[in-house]
Amino acid sequence: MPELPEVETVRRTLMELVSNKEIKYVSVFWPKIIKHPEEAAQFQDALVGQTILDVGRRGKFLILYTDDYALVSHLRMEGKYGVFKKTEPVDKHTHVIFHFADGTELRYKDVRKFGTMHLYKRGQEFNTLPLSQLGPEPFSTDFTIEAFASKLSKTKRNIKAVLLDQKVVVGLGNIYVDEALFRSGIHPERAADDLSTNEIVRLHKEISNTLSEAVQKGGSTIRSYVNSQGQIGMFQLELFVYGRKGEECRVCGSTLERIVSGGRGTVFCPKCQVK
DNA sequence: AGGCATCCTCGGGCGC
DNA sequence: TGCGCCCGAGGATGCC
Repeated sequence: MPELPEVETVRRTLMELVSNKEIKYVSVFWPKIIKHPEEAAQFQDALVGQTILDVGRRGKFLILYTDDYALVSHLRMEGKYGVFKKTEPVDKHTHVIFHFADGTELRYKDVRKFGTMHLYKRGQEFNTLPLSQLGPEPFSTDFTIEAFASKLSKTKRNIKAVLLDQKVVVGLGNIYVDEALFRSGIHPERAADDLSTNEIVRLHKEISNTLSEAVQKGGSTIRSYVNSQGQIGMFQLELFVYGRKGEECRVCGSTLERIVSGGRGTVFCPKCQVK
């Protein structure tokens, strides 16, 4: 599932494929993907004649900038972008197609249909959901230990649930929360307001480290993730705990355990991450 | 404030 | 062994 490293990899690969392409028209086969404007027809009409100028990212959201609009796109679990010649057969899970003037097209595929698209006038995209409530980017100077510690001190929720909350810090999902907690030696069910200063400092560092190493490896391919050029990631080979229930801890050899925490499947080492 | 249902499909696991 | 059914997987949002 695409988290920050996968979305950043998609952003980079997509940028090369679509920048300066002019949209001739847009096809929408599953209108529920389009969350704003309310009617898919308005979404389609607005984009006619627009040229894609840039591809940005905020947390796990991609932002395709055109002359006048910002298209905010979330891939959720299985959303994928790819550029094809219009003569190539269309996969049955293709829900939106951006047809370009040069005869190529950007296709959005999503087996689960969980992904979302919001179209706003440029400059308005950060004033409203889904971007308006997001916390700091983990690689930005806004993500300070002080601000992070302050947020953790205000809740008794377990740390796993807090790290999944995009208001605290953006970009972490189920894979990288489990990895950052393992690397920090923190049990996922610890209460956020119970962490020591040392633990908070370590966790803050491991969040950045884990995400930046994963970006360098092109993300993690667990089930189906590929970037916009169809390439898989390599960080799945570096994972310590995610998806490794019942296997040996790569540090101490203990058997990794799985629990449900924060409503999510959670794998941890009972020896390296004491409660 | 926080926990839970909702969206959606497929693949894996189970039973016969 | 093979088939068919059921359920779990999960990010963000909105509801209670």
